[in-house]
Amino acid sequence: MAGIKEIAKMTGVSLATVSRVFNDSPLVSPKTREKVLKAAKELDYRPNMMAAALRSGKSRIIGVIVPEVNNSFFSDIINGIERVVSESGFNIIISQTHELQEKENSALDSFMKLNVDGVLMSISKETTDYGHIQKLIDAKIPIVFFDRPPSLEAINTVVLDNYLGAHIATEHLINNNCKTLLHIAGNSDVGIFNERKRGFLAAIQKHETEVSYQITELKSDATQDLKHLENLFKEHPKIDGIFAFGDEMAIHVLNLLTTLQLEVPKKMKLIGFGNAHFSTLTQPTISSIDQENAHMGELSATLLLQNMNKKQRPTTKILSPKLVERESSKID
Amino acid sequence: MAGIKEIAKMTGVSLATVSRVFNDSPLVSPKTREKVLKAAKELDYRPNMMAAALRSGKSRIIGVIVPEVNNSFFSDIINGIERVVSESGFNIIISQTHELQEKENSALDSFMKLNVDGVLMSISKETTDYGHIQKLIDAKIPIVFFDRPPSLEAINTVVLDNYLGAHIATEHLINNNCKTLLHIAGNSDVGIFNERKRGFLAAIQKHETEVSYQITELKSDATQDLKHLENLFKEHPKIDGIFAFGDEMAIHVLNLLTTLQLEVPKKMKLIGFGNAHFSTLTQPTISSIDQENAHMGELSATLLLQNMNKKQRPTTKILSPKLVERESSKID
DNA sequence: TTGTACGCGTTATCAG
DNA sequence: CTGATAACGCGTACAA
Repeated sequence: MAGIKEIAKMTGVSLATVSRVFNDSPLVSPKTREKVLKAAKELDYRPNMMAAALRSGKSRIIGVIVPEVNNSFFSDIINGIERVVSESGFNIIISQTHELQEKENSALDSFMKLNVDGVLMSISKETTDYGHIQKLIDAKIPIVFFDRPPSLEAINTVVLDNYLGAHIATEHLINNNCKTLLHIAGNSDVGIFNERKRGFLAAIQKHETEVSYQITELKSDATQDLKHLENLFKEHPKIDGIFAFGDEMAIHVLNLLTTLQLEVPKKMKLIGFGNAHFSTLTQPTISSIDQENAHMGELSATLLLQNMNKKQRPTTKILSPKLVERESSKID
Repeated sequence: MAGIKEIAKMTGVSLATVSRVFNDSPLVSPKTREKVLKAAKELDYRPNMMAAALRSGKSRIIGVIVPEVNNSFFSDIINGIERVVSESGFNIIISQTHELQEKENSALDSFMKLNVDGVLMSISKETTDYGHIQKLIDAKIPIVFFDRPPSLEAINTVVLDNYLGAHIATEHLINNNCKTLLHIAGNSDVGIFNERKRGFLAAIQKHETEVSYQITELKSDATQDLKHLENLFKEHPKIDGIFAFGDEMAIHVLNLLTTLQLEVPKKMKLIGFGNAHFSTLTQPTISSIDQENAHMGELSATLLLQNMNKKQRPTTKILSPKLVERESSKID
């Protein structure tokens, strides 16, 4: 392993020229360039990014902040991000917040110390204070938010149209002859879950003459939630269509329905949200709303790279979810 | 945001003294230290890790290489790693190989350019050439391999005892009255799958008077594989216990069995490997072998940190898998 | 206990 | 097109 100094010595050219070669400067003759590159191979040259970063102010590192890596939604996104940025020669450094504001603060702090060139982040559920984000913005570090943007002005965001997704899911149930709908809603403190609820309500309203509905928002205690749902199904036997705010919840509901002998999709139709892998592993398979996870990652990364090259005006990209019909919502 | 220079100016002490404060040098009087720390707060001091890294040769970055982030096994491990290293003030940079040797090479190359202080990796299925790893070793960068170590001498590894896990799973089936066992084996090019097969065979041998068995190794084409299994079940109706090499395969088998009206666990008992989250979401829930994913990550990270502090002699840690009994293998 | 001065490996500026 | 040299921000002998 060698640095540019050794190469300069070996080839007899100056440090500056060697540096120019590796920075694709046009100010170097083809034959010197070749000579340098050859020496680089022989000496197994590896640029020291730390030194380059120090001098240039550019680390070629992009910071990524997600709530959890262990969540197929976010890891799909990471895949998308990686695909794009690695093509441009950047490294990504990933931090998890575990939905904690404190972790989010310290992650951003680390990023600044590391001189990251840009940040991609999805804020945690708990985050209410945006001081740490403001610091980043003040430091002129480009940021793109995905999936869960903060409520700030003039920021770059890539989000899914959750409202539309819920609308599609709900209409799908209605189109498939459901008359009494239930929406199992997620924690309403989370923006995207609220959007889904709004989308559900809008679809209901559009078809208000045809259907009736009900909404239940669950707490975090799973076993109690399921008990609650069981009672709800018993009290309201007319319910024949369920839109769950997420796929994992949909699976739990499916299991509950099976236990209660409420056959899916014969007696009860069910649709989730997120198009998680395991939605294809159940029996019946569960219909869902696909959110093109990897695409969201790619788009965010592309937007960030653009901003890193040249300050753009804040952009918001809204992805359109798509219906994925499976067995759980089939008309028989 | 400020550097040590500004702090020196504000407090009237020298750069060296300020530097000493942040490096916890004992050679600073308490009151100077206090003065410096106070100024640091006021000026919102952020050390420039690039500069520190350049100067000290330590980046405080640890490189992590996994085949896929989008795999709950590896993301659990990442969680474990993060927990440990972040406590020691390190950042992790994650690269995925997507099971490609080429990606693995370039990831390690990036790590060297970035001057990572250590590497944690699980080699990809495709990797056969260890030149890139040797380079790392030559550069004296500490490495710990987890889950899938390369066949090299004198390396640090943290692995699961796959042999034992398979043995436990198989004996569990036998103890629960299975007489004719089937092992659905994974690609035998992958070391851990081979270990599982060996464990299965060993358990069979131990009980050879009581049981008969069969092994089928699947190809990569899922639909064809399932067809093959279906035929197998029809030809061998006596099979009453299945040990699948992984949980996802176990789910597919479960679905197939349900379709074939082979009731689980009444007519057929089933156990997987890996204790994936979705094993708890099926009906019936699927028994499995837990491999303490996060713990493996923690252990690997701890071992790496030890090696970074002081060269140790190569260590191999072997984790013991544990049986997780669920409905799919219950005796009725 | 504190300060001075040099160097880490690279890039940028200027002069040639 | 090429070379000499300063500078990036910090750590650390060495001197005081």
